[in-house]
Amino acid sequence: MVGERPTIADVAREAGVSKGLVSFALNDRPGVSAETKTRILAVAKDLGFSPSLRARSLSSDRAFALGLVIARDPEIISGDPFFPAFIAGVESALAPVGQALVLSMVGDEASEITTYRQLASHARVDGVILSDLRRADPRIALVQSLGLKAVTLGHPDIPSALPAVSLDDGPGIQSAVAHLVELGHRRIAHVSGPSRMLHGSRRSASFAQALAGLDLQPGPIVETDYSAADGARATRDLLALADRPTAIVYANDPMAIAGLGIAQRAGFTVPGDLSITGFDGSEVGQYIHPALTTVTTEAQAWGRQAAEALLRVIAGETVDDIELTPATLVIRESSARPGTATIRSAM
Amino acid sequence: MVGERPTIADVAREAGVSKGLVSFALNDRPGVSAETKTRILAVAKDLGFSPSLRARSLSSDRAFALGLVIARDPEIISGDPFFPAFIAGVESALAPVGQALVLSMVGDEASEITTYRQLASHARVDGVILSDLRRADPRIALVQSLGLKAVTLGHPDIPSALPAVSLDDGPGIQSAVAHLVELGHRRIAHVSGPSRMLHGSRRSASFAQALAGLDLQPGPIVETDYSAADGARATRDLLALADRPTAIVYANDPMAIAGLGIAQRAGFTVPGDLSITGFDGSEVGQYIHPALTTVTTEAQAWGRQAAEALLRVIAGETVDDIELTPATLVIRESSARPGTATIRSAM
DNA sequence: CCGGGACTCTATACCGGTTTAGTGGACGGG
DNA sequence: CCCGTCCACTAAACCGGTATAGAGTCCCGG
Repeated sequence: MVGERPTIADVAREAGVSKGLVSFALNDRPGVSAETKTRILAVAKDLGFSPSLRARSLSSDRAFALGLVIARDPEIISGDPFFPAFIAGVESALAPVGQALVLSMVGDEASEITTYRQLASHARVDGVILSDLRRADPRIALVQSLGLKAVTLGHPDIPSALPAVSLDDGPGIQSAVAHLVELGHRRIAHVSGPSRMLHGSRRSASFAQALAGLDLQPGPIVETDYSAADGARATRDLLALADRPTAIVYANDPMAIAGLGIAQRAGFTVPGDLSITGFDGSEVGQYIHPALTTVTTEAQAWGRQAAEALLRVIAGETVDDIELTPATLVIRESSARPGTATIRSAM
Repeated sequence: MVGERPTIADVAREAGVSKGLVSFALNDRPGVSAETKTRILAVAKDLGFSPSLRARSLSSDRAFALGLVIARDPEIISGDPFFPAFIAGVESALAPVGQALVLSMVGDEASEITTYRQLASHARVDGVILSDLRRADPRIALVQSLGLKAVTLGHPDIPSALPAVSLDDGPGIQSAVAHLVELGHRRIAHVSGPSRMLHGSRRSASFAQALAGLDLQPGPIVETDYSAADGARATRDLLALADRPTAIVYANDPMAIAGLGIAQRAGFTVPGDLSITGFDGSEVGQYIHPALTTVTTEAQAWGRQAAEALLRVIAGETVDDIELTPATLVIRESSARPGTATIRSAM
């Protein structure tokens, strides 16, 4: 078993100074002679001293941790490459500064609110990252009433005093549509995320806007909960339409992959009979057949930037909104001129 | 802005008692008259008092949090449905008891060690869940030398004093093999996870054992890092063999889906020319074409049980090893009699 | 030679709980 | 009637840091 951890008092005694001075030395504050400071640091190192986070938390009123609450069905998160990459990015910002990430995954919005309240009332974290913004998101007022610092992922649709760290989906969706139109598609549908979620409705809006900008009829938009199951259902519905679309723009990769399966199952070839584009660039999309044309976002960079911005907010700095490199289209095989023979190499 | 949070001293003053007594009343300890206790609780509720986690942490030497360190490339995690479900399970055990999950995602094993050291030296958590056990896993000795409580996911291959919460992969792999053999397959390959990882090598071992048990020649095993990219590479290699396998058992779903794509791309039909089975039951596997035969594990239950076991360890109880319901096979469309016409409905 | 900064350092209060030693009153037994 | 016990409760130490008031020393200018 490990011996007792040394405390600041041990360092002080060993170095022959008061513990206050040790605290000053360790925190690089003025008022300590260079010589004494060197000695204190040497003793601290010698003793293997590392300050107690708990004591520091209590006396300095900080948690040294950030919170992330994910309110989605785990099954939906499972297929989605976004959060793991995002969290890895957050970590890369937190680890170097000794902060930690407190993660909550909750199923419904009621327990989501409870979770934020608990994080705040226990002062478990110094701030939170608000992801998956919704329409008139109540969390924006909530975190402020709870006194939690926060940043939002994307711009809310209501006035917000919180810095937004945003990655514009629009250009990605628009270039997907432009790409399809250029290939000759005219009936293009969109399988969207929930319209309650801002990224869901914004991707829809970008989709509609892209069509309008190209002087095309508005295409059908089927709303889903982002699950593969719902993506499959939406695809079935679209393929059953009298004037079925020749291309479908999906709001995420799992739905696109499910949609591909459904289309193939229904006897359509992709991209011959139907072109498909995904969103968020899952690794597996590259390897399916046909490889998925998709829109990639830099989720990891987003996580890092969001965490860094939140740390600055917590430190009391005023932080401006941050815009990341917009989503970009990656053209692979699932999109082609309508009627093209399938690229399947043999049968 | 919110007013100052009431402290235990406020409650004490308001109730006309000492703060020690309030502490006793709140923690259900003997030595408080029923009447006084009622009054104290009423006052506490009235004031909206909730004890400061920080103060409690400092004085009672507990963090009220568990740690989970995931040491994998985020890109590999992204496709894998395991962790999101597992974490949701952990959450479901923690939320009711006011504990939190501290999550770290690190890229390499060196920073993994550092992360555990930091969690311990900062006393950030009371215990950790060791996932992705490796051969002669150094973390088992590490956490003990750090004084961290822990449970392992699965049984280590070295002596361990830590309770193991296990879900036996074997039956899943074995029934996959049995299923394929029953269909008439004789040349069956396995695309395994890294042999450094115990689940990787155990799935391989179960695979080999299943073949041996059915008096079949050992099939080729190609080792991967669990990524879709590596699964694709392995599939290409296997299909290039002179006596190429007629079925492949993959160690996870993303690799199986990538393998399916590669096979189709190479001109093979699935399951006509090649049968495929996955592992871990991703949602999207149900919707691809052909739907993926896979092995499902109850990742969420695993998370809950692991967290509950760890909480008991932390509480000082002795905890026995726990066995969960073993993995089971889910037969869908990607496995069939060799040579069967593809189930594709039209071309 | 004295007063006033500047600089270093100490002592101590403080954060908000938990825990322990000890106090005062009621009550029962001898 | 006195003493010992038990019970409900208080006071204060304690966890390990941070922050602040103030003490001591040295140096400078007048």
